[in-house]
Amino acid sequence: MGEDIQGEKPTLRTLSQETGFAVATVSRALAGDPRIAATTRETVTAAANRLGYVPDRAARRLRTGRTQVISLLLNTQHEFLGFTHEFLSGITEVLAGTGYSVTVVPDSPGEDRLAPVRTILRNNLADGLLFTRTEAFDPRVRLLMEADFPFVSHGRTEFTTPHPWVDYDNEAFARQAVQHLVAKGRRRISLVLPGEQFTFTQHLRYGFLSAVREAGIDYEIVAGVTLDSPPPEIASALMQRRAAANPPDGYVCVGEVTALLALAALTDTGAVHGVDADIVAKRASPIFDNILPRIDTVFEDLRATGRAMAEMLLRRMNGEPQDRLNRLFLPDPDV
Amino acid sequence: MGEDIQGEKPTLRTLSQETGFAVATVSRALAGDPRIAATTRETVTAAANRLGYVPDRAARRLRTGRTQVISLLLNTQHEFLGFTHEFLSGITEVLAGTGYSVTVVPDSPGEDRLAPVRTILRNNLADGLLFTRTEAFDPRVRLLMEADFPFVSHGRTEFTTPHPWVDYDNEAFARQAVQHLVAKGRRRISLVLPGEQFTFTQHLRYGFLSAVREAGIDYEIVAGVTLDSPPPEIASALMQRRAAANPPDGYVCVGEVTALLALAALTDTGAVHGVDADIVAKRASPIFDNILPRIDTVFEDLRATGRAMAEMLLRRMNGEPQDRLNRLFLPDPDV
DNA sequence: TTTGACTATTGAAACGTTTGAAAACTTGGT
DNA sequence: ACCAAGTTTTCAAACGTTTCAATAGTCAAA
Repeated sequence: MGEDIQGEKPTLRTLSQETGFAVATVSRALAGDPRIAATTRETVTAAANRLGYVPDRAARRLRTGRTQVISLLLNTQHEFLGFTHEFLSGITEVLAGTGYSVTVVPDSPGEDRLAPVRTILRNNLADGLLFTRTEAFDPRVRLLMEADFPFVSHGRTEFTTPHPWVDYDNEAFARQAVQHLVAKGRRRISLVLPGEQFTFTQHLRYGFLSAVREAGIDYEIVAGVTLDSPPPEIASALMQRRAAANPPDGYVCVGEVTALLALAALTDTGAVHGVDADIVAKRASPIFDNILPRIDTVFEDLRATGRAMAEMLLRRMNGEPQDRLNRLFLPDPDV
Repeated sequence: MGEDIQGEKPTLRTLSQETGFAVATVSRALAGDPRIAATTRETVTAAANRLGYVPDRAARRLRTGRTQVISLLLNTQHEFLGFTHEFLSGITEVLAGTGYSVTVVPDSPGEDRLAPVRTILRNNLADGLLFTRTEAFDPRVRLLMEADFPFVSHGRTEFTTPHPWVDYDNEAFARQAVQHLVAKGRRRISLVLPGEQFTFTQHLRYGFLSAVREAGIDYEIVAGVTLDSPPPEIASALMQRRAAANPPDGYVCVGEVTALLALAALTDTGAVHGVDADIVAKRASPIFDNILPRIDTVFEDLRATGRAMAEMLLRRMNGEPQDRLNRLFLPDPDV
């Protein structure tokens, strides 16, 4: 029967010879073209399964122009601990079995963030794009919308035209964190923000400020450093504030690193966590679960975020209307 | 001149028309074929630059069978904090500009670790493969060697046939960590090992055991849990040992998570780090630098590891002899 | 039977490269 | 002026798909 020739990888021609139908017919049968007779389709798919036929990506890509690739712009500098791992796991989890493969492209915020996007568009390297660390007027979003290229951003923008995004409600997180500290009797709360350019920085600030004002307590947004600053700099900024006359008695931390730094700052100045001050932190890695039992943490599930973004991108590529494609993850309220 | 037609992406045919040479000549000129006259090559490359020609990956792939893709098998379960991020950053850093793109394929140690490799081989999805968490007799290594498919493993195997690998000297790390604790006067040292199947587990054990025996001190390898166990289980195993009559006074930790767990165990049992016990830990993330000033850490540079593996894979794909392609990273001795 | 309207199948071209083999030019020695 | 040997260029096929346009087959109505 010739069905066991091992070395040769089966192509449409193989199936054509095997079944007696023309290559075109075989192709249409496998594609589910309604013009093909049901019996033919069965014969062909049976042969395809028997021989283990799998379409050649290069040939299909050349012919159709579709790459079957989804690109992820990966920040190569600072990360929230576990972010990349969880996020990527979520994405690959969804994309496994869809025929899409995930390629990773470095994205260094210092440099031109548009360059990788331009390359992808110009050289047709992917069918869709995912990225993080979205800015309020992110030039990548603008470019991609102009090109009508499918993408999902992690984080919102302030453009008026809608586009697909997935985000975490950082405003609610900041507000709840403050309220939690206030409930513990804290009266002066400290916050280290990410860089000004990111949209979620504004959300954090707004949630934080409105909650402290509402509670009528003091606050300080640590000056001169951002979450992306080198840890030693953040540490010394925190220490400096602790040495002052009126050190904070509450800390809202957006990542585990800052939480650990704040904890260290407390310890190193003789303050005791839980007594002299409290910390509320957001954590991206589920691993931290039982490590800092003394710190209240809110878990941002980045694996679920990755899954949501990948699913949304698939929907966008299937032509769903853009304005319905977005999702806001709410913070787990059991702080 | 026709050189400014924007919408049309330039192909070899465009260049052919532009320069007056045949498509074949243009192709050869760009490939640096010595048969082509120097003047012709100049004309062609000039035109290519002017028009911003970039070869179509799909067409090249279809014709040559080479994919220009390197696949990374990504463990989707537990990670050493920052591992994935640093490792991937190193890989993409090296591969940027080489024309290779990096695709990420999920690899779940629970499941069949061969399945993704088989798919890649059978469907010709990549030209080379990188993976981590190598086992002593890793079936993936065996399969890839049989298929003569280029790969670099993170971690060694115990096969006799040589193959390219990059590894960290975990034996030396364990030994040095013990010696460091001994120098501090510690007499009973505890260790949590990774799963038995991984090669580096044996290296850690050997380094640890030989050092404690040489120093003539007590030791305990925590039973019932591995580094991949859920943190709460590790925590309770550590606590159990602290409650015993003769708790350890030194801890060798292979990751930050265990270090934090050990620290928590100390604190929670009223022991003081630096007084009642000391901890030496390996850390993968540079972020931890200034966070645990009280714990001695050894930095394993996974970005450099990723770079080394990518470079080695490129060399392997260029046909360098396999037996020279390996690299052992030594622990920074300044603990 | 012929016509028309379907349904099912097929031939052939095209996507953009690379490459073996042939063709067209240059030389320089006679 | 001619031929052989070398240098440079070109032709044409192939990689495996998809899809347009055309052909063959079927069946009911005229």
